[in-house]
Parts: sequence; structure tokens; C-alpha cells
Amino acid sequence: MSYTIQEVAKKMAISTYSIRYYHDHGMLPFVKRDANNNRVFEDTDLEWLHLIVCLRQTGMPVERIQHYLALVQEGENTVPERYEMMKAQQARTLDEINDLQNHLKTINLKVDHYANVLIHHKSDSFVPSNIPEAEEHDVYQENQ
Amino acid sequence: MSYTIQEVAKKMAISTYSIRYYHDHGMLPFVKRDANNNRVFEDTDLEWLHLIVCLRQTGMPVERIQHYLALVQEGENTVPERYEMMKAQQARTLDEINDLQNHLKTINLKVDHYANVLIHHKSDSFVPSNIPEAEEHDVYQENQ
DNA sequence: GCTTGCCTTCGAGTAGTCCTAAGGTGGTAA
DNA sequence: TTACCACCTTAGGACTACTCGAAGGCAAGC
Repeated sequence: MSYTIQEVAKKMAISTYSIRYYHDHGMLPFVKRDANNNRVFEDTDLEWLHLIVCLRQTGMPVERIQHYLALVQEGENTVPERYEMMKAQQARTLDEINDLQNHLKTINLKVDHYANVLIHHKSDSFVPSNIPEAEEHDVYQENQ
Repeated sequence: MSYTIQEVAKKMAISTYSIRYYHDHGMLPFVKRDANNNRVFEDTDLEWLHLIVCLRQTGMPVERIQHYLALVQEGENTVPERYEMMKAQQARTLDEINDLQNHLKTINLKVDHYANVLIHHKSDSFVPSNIPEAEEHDVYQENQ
């Protein structure tokens, strides 16, 4: 199967701009062109791109991805470095998920608070002020 | 309690550059200055900043955060809009956590694969090629 | 008095994405 | 044949949210 840039963009849920950017920066080395110079993507390219999207969205900079892809093409002797890179990315992603889950708790409190305000004091209750203290239903509390 | 910009940066695990950026862009409206023009952060400022960091790290653009903070200062009649904003952010964050968990699976497969390669064929096994097909232990497979 | 270390402002640099402009190609249809 | 649509191309600029460097102020310690 082969695909146009637009089909690939839809499949991967990213923009055509990003795909061109990755291609122009050497991250999709197997993409071919048709007679009209249009990019033609094969399944192999989709796999590469899927990995690129995965690494980008877990926060790996383009430069590191380029390095990783170069290692893949270099051969089996680069496996130790690739292993370390993926382990680092794994740890990084776990951290990020953890951070997001903590942030989610803060947001949940806000949602609950506003839901309560909307149900209980429908503009008829005493509201002391609108300085930020009025928002302190989830007072920031951290380490120590 | 009051804090220097550096103490706040450490507490929030962000750079002093970012804090100045948020302050310069009106997102920390209660930060005071000492006799030497240095920023002085109180606990109230930490709460605001904590929320800013939370919203930023869950992907809300600075412009939206500015709008949200303006709504907070505007008073109780903006609660419905704030409620909608926080619900949207909640949904967005759940999506992002989900995406990250899927990406993590891909990365886990890579880690496992490389671990296997390192244990079993310690450079003495038959390696067919180093074209990307050699990497296809987690072939990209998606919708349909 | 000099160094160290923190703070300040201002302006420039960066990554990655997004968008516009200007143009080419292929298909359909009046 | 001409018009139009929908897609593709490139080059280059705009944008966001930082990130950093330069140049300088102030206070403490030797």
C-alpha cells in the first residue's frame, strides 16, 4: 500500500506540515516521489513515522530522534546506545504521566468547586470578595 | 512567608526565566518588589503560579491562562465560563494521559526488544540486515 | 576595594509548528 | 477548450513559549 501525505497526516493525527518537516530533516529516509514529485509513503514509512510521533510526543527533541534513527541505520553494534535511549525515554514518559495525573487532581478540584458554586449559590449567596483568596479551595501544598 | 524568584523556581521545578515570563505577561498580578526592585513572592503568588504551571503543563496556551486569570479577578459571574474551561482542560488532560500510555507501550516494546538482543545475540548471531525491517518487532498497526 | 552571588532589564536566539504565496498537475464538466 | 477543483510542491515568514546573554545594580564577606 502507498499513501499521499494527506492520508498519512490523517492516519497519524498530525499535520502535513510536520510530516514535511520530518522528511526535510532526514527522519523519513525511505519516502519516495512519484512522477509529479509528490511524496509517496509506504507502510515502512508509516512505521518510521509512527515511532517519530511517539518519541516526539513523549518529549524527545528532533535532534535526538535524528541521532536515534542514524543509530538504527548504522547497525547492530549501536544497540546498547539505543537501549539506553529507550530506557531514558521510558522513564521520562512515566514521569510525565505521573505529573499529568497530579495536575489532573488539581483540575478536578477546580471542576468540582465550580460545579458546587453553580449548584448551591446561584448568585444569591454571600460572596466575600473576588481577590484570589476566594479561590483557595485547593490551597497549594507541597514538599516538607 | 516570602520567597525569592530562585526559591520559587526550585519549589515549582521551573526556570526563573519562565517565572519572569509569566510575571511580565501579567499572570502574577500580586507579586511585590523589595527596596532593590527584586521580586518578592508570597504564598498567594505560589498558589497562582502553581495553577499556571498546572494549566501550562497540561497544554493550555498562555493566552487562555491570561483569560482565565482575568475571569477569576472579574468575579463570581464568570464562574460558568471558568467551569467550562476547567472541564475542557480536564478532558484534554485525560486524552493526553491516554496518548502517553499508548506511546509508553511502544517504547516498552523497544526496551524489551533491545534487552533481548543484548542478552541473546551478543554480536554472535545471524543479523539479516540493518534496513528498518530489522526493527519490525513492534509493527505499527492501527485503526481498521 | 574586590569578589561573589543574587537580582534586574532588554533584546536576541531557538525549536517545532503553522501558514501563506506562487506555482504545477490531474480530473471532471460545461 | 477552458474553467475549476483538489491536491501536491517549494521557499520563506510568523508564531509560541520559552531560553539565554549582556550589562549593570546591590549586599555580604574577605
